[in-house]
Amino acid sequence: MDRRQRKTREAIFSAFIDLLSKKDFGQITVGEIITHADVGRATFYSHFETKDYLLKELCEELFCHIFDATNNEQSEHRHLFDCDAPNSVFLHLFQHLQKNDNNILELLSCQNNELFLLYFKINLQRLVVSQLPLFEARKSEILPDSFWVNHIASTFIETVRWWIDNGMKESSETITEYFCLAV
Amino acid sequence: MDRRQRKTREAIFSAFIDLLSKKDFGQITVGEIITHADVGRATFYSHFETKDYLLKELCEELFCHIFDATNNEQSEHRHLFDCDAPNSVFLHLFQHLQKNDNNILELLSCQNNELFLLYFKINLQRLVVSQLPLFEARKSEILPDSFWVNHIASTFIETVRWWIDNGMKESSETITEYFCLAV
DNA sequence: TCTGTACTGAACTCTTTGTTCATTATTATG
DNA sequence: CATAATAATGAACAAAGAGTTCAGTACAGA
Repeated sequence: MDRRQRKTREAIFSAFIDLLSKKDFGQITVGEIITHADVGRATFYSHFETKDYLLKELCEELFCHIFDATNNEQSEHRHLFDCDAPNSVFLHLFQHLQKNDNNILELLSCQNNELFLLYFKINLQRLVVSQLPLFEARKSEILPDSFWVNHIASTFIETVRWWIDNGMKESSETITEYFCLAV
Repeated sequence: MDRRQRKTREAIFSAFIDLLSKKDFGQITVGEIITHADVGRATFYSHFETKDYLLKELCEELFCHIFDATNNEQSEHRHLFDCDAPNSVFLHLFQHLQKNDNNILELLSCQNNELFLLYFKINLQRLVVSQLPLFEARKSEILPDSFWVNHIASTFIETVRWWIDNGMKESSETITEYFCLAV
């Protein structure tokens, strides 16, 4: 990829994330993005079809990052999905979020970001599905798989959102405990 | 309230709900609404400040309806929040939703309706809070109240969304069972 | 150095939003 | 029933944003 392309792309992403931390996705205009990124209007549209695609691609970059990390860690251990285990993959995810790489927290807490949450959920569900047998057997027997997977992923997301809304005062260990108890 | 006002208001609501069942909130324009409702542009704006306020007021009407009903039923019984009780208030809510009064299901399942889900959650949380002591003691002791309330309300919403997405094949009793087991 | 390609910026069309206002129709009320 | 108040109309308007076009410029990579 041309260095120019990489630079423009990064400038746009950076400006976009910056704006997302200040206002809702729906209120951000292409005009604002290109002003902040200091690129021409035509340049923006040569990189991204619409504002939605920009969000989509940003999501993909971020999730690729965060979920690849957990996948790599996962291969080193067993039973990472056992909530009670101190090395639970969920603990790793919470820890990763706490570091707030790439301002992912802003994206999770702001309004009008359904698309982002959807991507988050899809990635989470993939993770959950791959390890479903390790979850509590009693519930797994009665609840349909898709319900169960959706519930676990949703609870994770809601836990993170609660954590953020309450100022992230709890340690990642405590949050993992809450999550495991709730689910 | 003037009969003319009531009529236009209803025409706009009706057209809006109709459009919501066909496309996302964000993609609906004021122009479409007034065409469907067959009212003048100026009339729309004399009733609703913006499209968002229209959604807000629609939400309030719908929730006032659905939650008032459960509140009235509630006063006739005790321990309605006991998930295992056959007359659980949640069962009543699921039954009410199954009837799909006012096309509330479309609103719950469509994209870009965060505002609607927010209202739903706020109303649910109020309901949950008022009966919190009736929930499982073990979890209530460890989890902070706000986390616990948020979790129950979120799980309810996610259960409904899963139900809708899967064609609502399950009976309201079965869904109540799933919900109670999950939470 | 040279070729291809990315960026520029300005102008342009189109869509949508939200406002204004004089005119018309309908209502509630005395 | 008559009337004063008020709601609806529709057409025109300004402003803002989306997305496109294109000739000209700058830069990367070979």
